[in-house]
Amino acid sequence: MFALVDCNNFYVSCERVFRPDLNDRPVVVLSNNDGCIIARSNEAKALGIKMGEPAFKIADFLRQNRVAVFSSNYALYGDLSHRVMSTLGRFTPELEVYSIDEAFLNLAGLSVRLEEYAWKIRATVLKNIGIPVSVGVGPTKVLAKVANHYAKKVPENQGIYVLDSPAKIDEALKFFAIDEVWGIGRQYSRLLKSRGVETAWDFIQLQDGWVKKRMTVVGLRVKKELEGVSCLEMKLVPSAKKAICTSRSFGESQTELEPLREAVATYATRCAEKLRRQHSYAGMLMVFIHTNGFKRNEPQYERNFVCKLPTPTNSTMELIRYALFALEAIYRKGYRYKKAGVLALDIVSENQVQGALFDRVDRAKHTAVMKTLDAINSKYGRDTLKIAAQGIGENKKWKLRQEKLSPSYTTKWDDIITVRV
DNA sequence: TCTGGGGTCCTAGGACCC
DNA sequence: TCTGGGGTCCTAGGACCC
Repeated sequence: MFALVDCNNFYVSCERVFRPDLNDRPVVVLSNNDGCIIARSNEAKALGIKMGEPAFKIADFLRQNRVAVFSSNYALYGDLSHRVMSTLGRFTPELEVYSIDEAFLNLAGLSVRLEEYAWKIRATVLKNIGIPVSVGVGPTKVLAKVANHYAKKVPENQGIYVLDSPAKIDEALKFFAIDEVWGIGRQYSRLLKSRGVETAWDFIQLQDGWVKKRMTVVGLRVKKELEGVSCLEMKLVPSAKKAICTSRSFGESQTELEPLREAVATYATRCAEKLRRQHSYAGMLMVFIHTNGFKRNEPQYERNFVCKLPTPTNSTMELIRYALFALEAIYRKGYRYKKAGVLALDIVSENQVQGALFDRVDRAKHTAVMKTLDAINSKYGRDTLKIAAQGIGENKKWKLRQEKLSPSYTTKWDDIITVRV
């Protein structure tokens, strides 16, 4: 049996941990740059606020309904996520951290009463971290997802649901909308509905051959999992990324090259940090810039440039040099740029790097400098030490807009709450 | 004024190898 | 009349997830 533990309205719940006064109020969290609604409390959902809605479009509505609004605070969410995962790890020998707010637990071999155990998991996470979770249990991962849905959406279940008998599974699938199934997205659900498939139960009545032909083996696996045949394995160790991307929309659109250089150098720096964290090198670098596609009346421009690197690297200095070269190759005057990004591609592990015959870079030196740089920044905070190309000084107009940012209660000394005695 | 960011997997088809 | 068999690698495009 597998359990899927999912944090309820995770980002909102994180904000509430240190703001219990918000517990019964509608709360939303915005995407980067304070753009769209990406998390909603139940009260906010009840008001009809939609996922992905641009915040500026409903600014008045939010104010009128006294909705508490927050910018994304990933330092906080990431840290609370780690704490949740480490608590969950105590309940299983096999934990798969599936996303920032979800994990699978393999319950095979545990001699426990499943429902009781699920209750215990939920209560412990709530007590240790203050985050409410839903626990779904089923014989396959996809069925655990289904169970989780019933745990969360049916109030009487109070956050727990166990699919432990064929009759219960059958019943659950008959009322389960096809587009809610894990692995069935917009396209497949449209295809299936055109064939009269409305529920998960309808879906498993189809022929395997048809499903495989139209939805590849991925779709067939989903079908088998719904039928109770487990084919998705637990992934215990996260594998190294094959592509790493750092991209941001700007707080304000930019026309000049200089601020774009600072932004791109900063994104290249983040990519290099991510590469070093997973002990790998990039063999290729891509830089892209584009204008604001929503502005129909403004001239549009969008381009990217790919550099093949002579030798794979994760040196910030080297990546910045290539990134700026790429930027200058695609930058054109006369446009209002809204977004830029840097992608590290062709990623190889550090023990399988192919050197270049005419390499003129002192790699040992770069490695040593990066090690020192990381050590200092890890101790004193990001960008304590940085490359000048990233730009100096605060109040950069290209930086993210984050007007409603909450304190980083758990990761920043200055933000730790004080308790009056 | 204002519209997010970061990933994975699978398949088909073309080019190439012996 | 008839023209082999078996394989790899790469890319673009399409689907999905949070």
